[in-house]
Amino acid sequence: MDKLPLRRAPNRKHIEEQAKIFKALGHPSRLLMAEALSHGPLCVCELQKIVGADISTISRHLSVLKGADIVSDEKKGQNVYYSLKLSCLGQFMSCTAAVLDKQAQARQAQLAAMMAP
Amino acid sequence: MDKLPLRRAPNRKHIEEQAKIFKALGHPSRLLMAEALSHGPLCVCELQKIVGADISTISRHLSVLKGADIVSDEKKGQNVYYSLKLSCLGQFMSCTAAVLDKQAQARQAQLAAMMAP
DNA sequence: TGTATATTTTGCAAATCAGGCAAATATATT
DNA sequence: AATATATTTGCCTGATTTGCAAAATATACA
Repeated sequence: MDKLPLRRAPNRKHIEEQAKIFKALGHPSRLLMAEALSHGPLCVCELQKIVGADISTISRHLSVLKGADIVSDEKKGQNVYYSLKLSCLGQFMSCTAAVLDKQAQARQAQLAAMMAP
Repeated sequence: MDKLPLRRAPNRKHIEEQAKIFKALGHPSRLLMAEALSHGPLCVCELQKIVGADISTISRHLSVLKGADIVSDEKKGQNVYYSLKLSCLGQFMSCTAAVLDKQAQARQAQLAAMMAP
């Protein structure tokens, strides 16, 4: 009985699904939208104001996020509201921010070392 | 004194840097390699065995990961060993796996509900 | 020094992506 | 029903990505 694998090895299909998530977030406009949605649902028009691109472009980006199961949408009145499903995004972004910070500081320190004889 | 902003707002440059990380991980082969590296450093030839693509393709993918500051490389003898710098990757992948799982289950339940009158 | 091994770089061709405009849809309002 | 508003989709163009093969580099070893 091979059921309920608590931490299954990363098979191809599994990796592909996850890569799809990363790929969807790998565009500045989409990441910005996801980040904005981490504070609560927003309609397309509000997201457009935040990103500042053509509304059709926004809509297409949202469909990519939806296709990756990162957001869900719900029609409310005349608007469509999007919500973030991937709740752990904020935590991960804090971590990547910290890593980027650390590396920027490392580069800074290296530069400083080169300047001082 | 506006120093040490513990959680600065996501400005454009900041978002772009982070999107670059997501983008680099947004390819099945690259994500697979990063995941493998989360268990420890590996040389290019070992990564090739894991991914199973042309060695030149592997090398290119690795340069993308390196360009996004996700991995570092170190020449040891005749091999080049790559290590994961983004330590929080494993944790995030566990989370995305859980979210994907939950959604698969939800779809499953919905199907079941449709079948039963 | 020559040779084998490991890795990177280069040159393409095919595939995919991004962005905007215009057209189509859907829903609310009058 | 007609109109206005919000959103999605079709289509086109230019840019980027991918993957492999061949050539170039680098390093170990005889």
